[in-house]
Amino acid sequence: MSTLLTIGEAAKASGLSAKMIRHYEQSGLLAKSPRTDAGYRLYNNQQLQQLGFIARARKLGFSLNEILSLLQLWRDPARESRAVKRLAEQHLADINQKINELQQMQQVLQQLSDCCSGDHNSHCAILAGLAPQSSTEHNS
Amino acid sequence: MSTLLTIGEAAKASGLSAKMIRHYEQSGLLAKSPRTDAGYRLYNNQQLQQLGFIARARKLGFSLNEILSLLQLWRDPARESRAVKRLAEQHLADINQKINELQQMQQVLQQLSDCCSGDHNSHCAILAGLAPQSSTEHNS
DNA sequence: GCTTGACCTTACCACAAGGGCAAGGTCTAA
DNA sequence: TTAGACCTTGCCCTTGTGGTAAGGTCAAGC
Repeated sequence: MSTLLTIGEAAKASGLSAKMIRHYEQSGLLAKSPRTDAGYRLYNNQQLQQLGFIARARKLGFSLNEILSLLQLWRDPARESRAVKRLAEQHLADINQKINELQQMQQVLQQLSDCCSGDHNSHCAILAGLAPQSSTEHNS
Repeated sequence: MSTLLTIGEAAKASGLSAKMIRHYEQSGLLAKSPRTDAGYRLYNNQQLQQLGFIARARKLGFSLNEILSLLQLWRDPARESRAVKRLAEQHLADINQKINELQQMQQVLQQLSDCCSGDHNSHCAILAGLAPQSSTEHNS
């Protein structure tokens, strides 16, 4: 029933790298794989699903720590969706904060860039904006 | 004329930490400070300006490498504002890309979160969205 | 003069989330 | 049998900081 894949095949199937899969195993996200006699890791369908879960959660920006919690909730039949939602909303808040910070940077930087002639002249509004009290050239 | 500050005072004045200042010096962003006989670093007005420059550039998200380039341009009287603008626009593009990625995450995650009841029930739209082909409970 | 506390010094370890490389074992196909 | 593709572990690299240890220094108070 459940086909067994080596780590490279599992990586291709999940969109992760073999290195990442080993890293997740070592970090405790994944249970240790069964091995062949030669020591090769083998992955069955269930573990592939977990890899897919991790890959999708990473794409949503969850940290490995958060994913550990998500996986534990996922595996727990007695979970309450409240706990999952709390995690997701915390992460959403983090994302929104980062977006805001980036937008602040973007706004200031765009403004400076717009004021910079961008030619052969040495005067530059961007440098002037980074330098305090117009001490770009001479500080006596 | 130029007051000399110890690293702790320079840190307070610039909003950086003493640790960061040493790190910037070691990374080649800042010239090595003059020292007292006891080996304490001393900062004059000009160096304080450079610290301020770095602090502002960090707030705009420039990497230390980019700041190195910006500082070199700043110090170079023969610079062309074109070069500065190129750097800034590249950084702006990076910022905009990050914003887009975060907004993608935000959108998907918000959607999942909206569909999650967030109560005592174990069914959770977020987990269902992370798990593939609805194999949350049973995989036969 | 001595102690105390706040400061400074260097040097090393840690984080996240991997990438890269080396040295070696294994498997498959020709 | 051998080549090539795969696997194994282990260690160092990244970025930008924080922490901590072990020690030197300085100013103030007693």
